[in-house]
Amino acid sequence: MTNHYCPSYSKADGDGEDHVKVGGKKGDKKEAMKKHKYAFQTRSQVDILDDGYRWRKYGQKTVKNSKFPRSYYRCTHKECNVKKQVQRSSKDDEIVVTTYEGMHTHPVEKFIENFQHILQHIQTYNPC
DNA sequence: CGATTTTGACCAGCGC
DNA sequence: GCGCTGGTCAAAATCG
Repeated sequence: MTNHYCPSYSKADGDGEDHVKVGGKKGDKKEAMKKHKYAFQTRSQVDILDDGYRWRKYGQKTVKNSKFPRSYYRCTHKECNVKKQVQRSSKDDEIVVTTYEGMHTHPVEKFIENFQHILQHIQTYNPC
């Protein structure tokens, strides 16, 4: 499944992004703070939905209104600043809400994935 | 050995 | 002005 989220998107490469650094340590990381967020509500027992990209978990926080923690994932690529967060429904532990932020700037490795099959049962919310 | 995961701690913004 | 929450990073530990 390639990317066809928002046609208004131009670039996602960190080239002018400035985000205040936290921690007071090395401030060399550039974060692409765009307003492109896409929420995918999927019905699955596992929150590990591999859409074809590789994700590295960088944090886990508990969310109010939910007794389940939210997992923060990030693309393991070098120039790819795509972020993804997975949260489970408080009422239905089978409902997993995956929120994607940013756009991938690299080819997909697992081009052959049954994600398309899952898309048939996914509700896509596009605020665009 | 490399890559990845986990927990804790820190800061900024906002509210009151 | 102070307190609180949310969000992110760091280091260490773990797995293949």
